[in-house]
Amino acid sequence: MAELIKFEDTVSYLLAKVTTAFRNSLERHMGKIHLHGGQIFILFELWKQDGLRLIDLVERVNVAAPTVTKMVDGLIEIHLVTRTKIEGDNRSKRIFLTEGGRVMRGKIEAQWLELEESCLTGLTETERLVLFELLGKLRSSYTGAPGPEED
Amino acid sequence: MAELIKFEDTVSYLLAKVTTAFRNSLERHMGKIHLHGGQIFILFELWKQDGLRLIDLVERVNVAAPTVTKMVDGLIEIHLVTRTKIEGDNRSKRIFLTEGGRVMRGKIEAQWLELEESCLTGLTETERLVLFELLGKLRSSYTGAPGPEED
DNA sequence: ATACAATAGTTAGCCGGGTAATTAGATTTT
DNA sequence: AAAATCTAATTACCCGGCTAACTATTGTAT
Repeated sequence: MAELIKFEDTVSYLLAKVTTAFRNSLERHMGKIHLHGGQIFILFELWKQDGLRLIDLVERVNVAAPTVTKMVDGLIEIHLVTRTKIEGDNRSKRIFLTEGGRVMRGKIEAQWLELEESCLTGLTETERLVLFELLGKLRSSYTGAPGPEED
Repeated sequence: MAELIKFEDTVSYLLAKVTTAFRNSLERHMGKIHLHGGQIFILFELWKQDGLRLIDLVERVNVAAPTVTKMVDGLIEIHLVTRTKIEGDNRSKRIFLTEGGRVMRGKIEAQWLELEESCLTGLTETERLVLFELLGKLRSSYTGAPGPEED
C-alpha cells in the first residue's frame, strides 16, 4: 500500500497558505489608500518608465494581457493614468501617468513599508536577508524553467 | 525631498511575484488531472476528517465562506464530494467524499510531489529546510497577528 | 493588388480570493 | 408565545489571475 504524503510538511503547502495570506494583507493595506493590490504593479513600471504600451507592461509585470487591460481600466477610472493612441501605429496605445498617478507614489511607499514590516515582524535581520535570497531563487525557478508540458 | 523606495528590493515584492508564479504552477499541475488549484485544499481536510460542515472547512482551510461554497460546488460537479443535510440542524450541511474523491488522493499526491520538486529545483537540502522554516514563521505572523485596523 | 500572417488590444468567461447582503433555521429574551 | 438575536449557508458582485476567441491594424508574400 502506498504511504500517504503529509501535505502540511511540504514547502508548497506553506507557500499556498502564505501567498493567500499575503494577497489579503496587500489588498488590505492598499485598500486604505483606495487602491487594489494588482494596480500598484502597473504603477511601479510606469514610475520607472512612463508611456509604456500595454504589451510592454505585460512583459514587465509578468501577467497576461487581459489582466493588464483590466488593471489599467481600474487605474483610468480613478484618474491615475491615461490611455492614448500612438501616432504611427493605430494598434498600440500608450499608458501615461497623470499628475495624480505621480503623486500617489508617496502614499503607496508608506503602505508598502507597513506591509513589509507587518509580514517580517518576528524575523531577525539575518532571517530577512535569507528569506529574500530564497524567494529570489524560487522566483527564478518558476520564471526560468518552462516546466514539463506532457499531458 | 523624500528618497524613493526600491520596491524590487523588498520581501513583499518578491512575495507578490512568487505568489502569482506559484498559483500558476499549482493550477497547471492540478489541471493535468482535471482539478483546480483551490479545490484540493478542501480535499486535504476531508481526507483528514470526512463529513465536515461548510463552516468547519472555512475554519480549517482559512478562506472565506463564499469561497468554500464555490470550491465545494466545483467538487460536486465532478462528483468528488456530496453535500447532504444534517439531521437535527437544517441550517448546516455536511460534505462527504465520494469513492472517487478518496481514490483521487493518489493522483493528487503525484502531482503535488511534482509541484514540490519543480519549485525547489535549484535549492539545496539545507536551503529547503530553511525556506520551510521561514515560510512557517511568515504564516504565523499573518494568522497570529490581527493587524492594525485603524483607518 | 491580393492574400496571408503577425501584432496589439479587447471581450467573454472561468477559478480563487474577498465583502456585503440575504435567506432560512435555531436560540435566547422577554 | 413573540420578538429579537445569532448562526449556517448562499447569492451577488468586486478584483486578480488565466485561456480562448475576436477586432483591427500592420507587414509580408505572392
